[in-house]
Amino acid sequence: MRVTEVCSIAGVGPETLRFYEKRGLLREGVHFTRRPSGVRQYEHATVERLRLVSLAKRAGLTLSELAMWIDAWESDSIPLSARRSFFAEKVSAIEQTITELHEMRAYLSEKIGDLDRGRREE
Amino acid sequence: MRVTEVCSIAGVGPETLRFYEKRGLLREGVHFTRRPSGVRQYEHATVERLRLVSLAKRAGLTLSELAMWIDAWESDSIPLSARRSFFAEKVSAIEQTITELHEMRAYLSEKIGDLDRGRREE
DNA sequence: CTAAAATCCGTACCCCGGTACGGAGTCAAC
DNA sequence: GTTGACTCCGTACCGGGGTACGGATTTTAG
Repeated sequence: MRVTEVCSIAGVGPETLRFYEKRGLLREGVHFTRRPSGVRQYEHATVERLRLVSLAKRAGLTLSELAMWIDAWESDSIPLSARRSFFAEKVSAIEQTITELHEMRAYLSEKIGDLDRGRREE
Repeated sequence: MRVTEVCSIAGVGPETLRFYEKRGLLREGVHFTRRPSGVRQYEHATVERLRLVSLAKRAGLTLSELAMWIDAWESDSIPLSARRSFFAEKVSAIEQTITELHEMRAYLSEKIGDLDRGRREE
């Protein structure tokens, strides 16, 4: 796939793809190859990876974390147990965030209730 | 309360307090006053506000959103219905984020399951 | 009264996640 | 084979959220 094609499907700009390369999220030879001219050719699977990046970002992971994640995912030198604990750690971080969001929602709901009852505080 | 005191309780640096002033989260005459020398004196309630800021940040609100929020909260010129819809909007944004986090967690859990079953993909 | 700690302010710097610019080279279609 | 779109690359810039520096006052403790 060409750049434009990937961009239109993944909903990102061409600059962003190059930016992700710099950050280690997309790697030459793995997620894309080059024509002799230097033009990038993306693997189909790369689109899926970009979707995951997008999801993970919304879930609050940074690009650096994602880069580490990808390393954990692809490297054979990282032992299974380390990968497991990496994922487990992320899951519990996400659960922590979910808890905080519930707290925030409760706080806001309470404030809305206050408004409804015509109470004015502070 | 003095700066250091607020900082140690709220767990932020003095620079951050001044930064929040610039962003409109802390306002002179509302959340702190000045001694004739210019030194700030914080209200006790300000600590609670900082706690809320911290919570809201973790919940994904930006400082600009928080500044608007505070305006909505304190200004009498904003009609009740507008405040209600502002809060309701935030609540639904938070719920959206929670949904995405659940998705992310499911994805990660699935990957952990794959590891456990010794499957190697990609 | 003096010394040490706290505070003031402006300015500069940092990381993050991109976006924009702009000239040169490449590609696809006619 | 020419034209118009696409892509290359480096560099600069943007907004968000702070942090650090550093000289001048102020405040507090002894």
